[in-house]
Amino acid sequence: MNKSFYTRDSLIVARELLGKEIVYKDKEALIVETEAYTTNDPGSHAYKKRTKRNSVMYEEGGRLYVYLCYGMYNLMNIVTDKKGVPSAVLIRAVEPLNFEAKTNGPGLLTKALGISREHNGLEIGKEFMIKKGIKPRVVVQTTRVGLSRGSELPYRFYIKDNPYISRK
DNA sequence: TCAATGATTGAG
DNA sequence: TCAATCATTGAG
Repeated sequence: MNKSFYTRDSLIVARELLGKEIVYKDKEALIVETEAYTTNDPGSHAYKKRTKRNSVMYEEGGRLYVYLCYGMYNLMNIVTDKKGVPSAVLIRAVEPLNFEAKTNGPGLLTKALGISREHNGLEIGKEFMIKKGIKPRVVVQTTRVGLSRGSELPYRFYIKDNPYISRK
């Protein structure tokens, strides 16, 4: 993907990431579910202020933001928008193409791909790449999952009827 | 320092 | 419905 793909509003990027192909080392997977996190979003890590953890969200789009949640799961985000604008897109689920693994949840897909906090801030386009994949038939936009604040915002996108989307 | 908590998951 | 489990955060 071109760098200008990432430097747009996270809602647009979240929508357009669906159906794209992740290539990391020898693994390939299609993105089937995403969530957008924007400025002035009560559910975003960067809602209140900049901290050591969320500082990569303030960088220019086209990087990874990875952090540990609940003490056991690495969640992977793609940083979006221009430098100084804290926003990102959480990758919630992918469809594995050339391997077998459970990937129907944000903590599971990072485990399956081998993504961890060491990848925080990594530039997309080297070891970790995103390529043009398929064109999703039907995209659903709905409310987000698992948040205590800001859960009412319809910032979640997924490919309709895909068996790999999260949430039971 | 220290206690609270969370963009989750799998088991009961 | 609940516990596992720990980096990050904000208060003391």
